[in-house]
Amino acid sequence: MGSGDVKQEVTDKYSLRGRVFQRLRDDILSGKYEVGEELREVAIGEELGVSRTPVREAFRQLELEGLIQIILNKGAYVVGINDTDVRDIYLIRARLEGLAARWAVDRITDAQLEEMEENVYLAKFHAEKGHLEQMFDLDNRFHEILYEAAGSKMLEHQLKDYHQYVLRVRKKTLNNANRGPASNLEHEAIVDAIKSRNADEAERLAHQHIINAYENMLKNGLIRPED
Amino acid sequence: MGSGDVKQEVTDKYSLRGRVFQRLRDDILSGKYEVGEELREVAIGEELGVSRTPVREAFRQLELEGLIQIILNKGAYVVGINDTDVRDIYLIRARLEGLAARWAVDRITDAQLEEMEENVYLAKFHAEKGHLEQMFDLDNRFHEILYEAAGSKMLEHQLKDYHQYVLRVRKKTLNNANRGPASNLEHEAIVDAIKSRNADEAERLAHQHIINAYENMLKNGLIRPED
DNA sequence: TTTTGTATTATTGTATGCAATCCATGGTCC
DNA sequence: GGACCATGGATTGCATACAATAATACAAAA
Repeated sequence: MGSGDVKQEVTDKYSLRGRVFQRLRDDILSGKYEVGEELREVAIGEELGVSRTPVREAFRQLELEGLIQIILNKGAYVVGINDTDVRDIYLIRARLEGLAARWAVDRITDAQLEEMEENVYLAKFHAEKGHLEQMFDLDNRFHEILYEAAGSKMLEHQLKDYHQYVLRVRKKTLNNANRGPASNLEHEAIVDAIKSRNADEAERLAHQHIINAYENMLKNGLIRPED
Repeated sequence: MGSGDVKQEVTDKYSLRGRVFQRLRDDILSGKYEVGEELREVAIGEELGVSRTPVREAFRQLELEGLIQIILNKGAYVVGINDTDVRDIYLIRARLEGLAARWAVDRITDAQLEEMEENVYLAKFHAEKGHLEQMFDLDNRFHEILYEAAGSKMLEHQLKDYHQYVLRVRKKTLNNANRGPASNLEHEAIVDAIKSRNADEAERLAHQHIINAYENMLKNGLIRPED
């Protein structure tokens, strides 16, 4: 939020609470827990070898993220994320990602632009070699740079959240089909649009890029169409 | 998130933690604490008459909302919300609000549509009478209905958050100037577009509605232009 | 059989205690 | 005088203890 502030992940990895939070988040997103399942503080604590305190604090955060619902004096229940949510996220992300690209046109730093170009170059290389893990990481990073380049803590925060949400689904996307190379080309076009300061084009391309990713998932049956 | 789930405020008002959370959130948004100020668990606890535990849990939530930054073993620092953030929120909200209106066209229930029409009618009444408080509440409710009518927990959650953020700024907006009646007219147009199932128009109007609200704030000097 | 009241248990909400960490102060050595 | 290190106090991170609430089981009454 505050615009010119420190770069620091909101949830640190080195506190017990941070570890519990990330672990539970992963477990919920990966489907380890059934939707509607009740999470008990002691049980989770024992499983992770910590007391109730960090578990409770993690619960409060997960609640705020919408991953669990806490009912006073009753319990914490997994809300999860279904295909409808995934679709919604992609459609929301598409618009916000477009906005990010638009803002990046004016605000991107030279260093960020350079990293983007390197990213595209490397991604092309790894795509040829078939290095899926690297492609996945580079894709993640590409979008992160874009979010940062948009120069808005609010937007960055938001987009990173959504990005996280669909991480698991996305992993499948890149592995399956040959979305990788197509995605790379789109990245390249986005960078070009930003570099040539064409805001409309940047927004349009970034928007379409997310839509394409989603439709690719549909096409490969990774997600049910919905509606 | 899970799409068909219970209507329940994420943060309950009746636990100590809930009260601490809302209180701190209000205090931060209203500017009681300086940006960068350190919040100490014991001090806050004493002020509100509670122990560190609920304060800590509230801190974790505020951190996730981006209102404070917690540095491990060090402290919690107010991040706050500045004019840039407000602008960003309005621009983000404008796009998402448009999306909400678009989705509402297909998904709004008869009851919701009816409540919207009543809302517009009542708002017109109170505008004539100059009842600012009621207008403020009705305006809040109008947007809430729209978010609910969009039929997407993800989007609703998001928009309600942003709505909260700018609440204080918004209060000034309605009081000042004669934005009230203009806003009412725009609401009415949005309802009409939704009722006549014109998605493009609904999105355009809802988008513009937020932009107008923001520009009105600028015009009245409630916010500095920025950039 | 169903329902209702009650006692018991499980679980959460909050407070407190203890260990680890950080920060400021002051002292020592160069 | 300035850089380095030790020490004490303050503050957080986590664990545990206690209180309040809700769920369950079971018995008694209709």
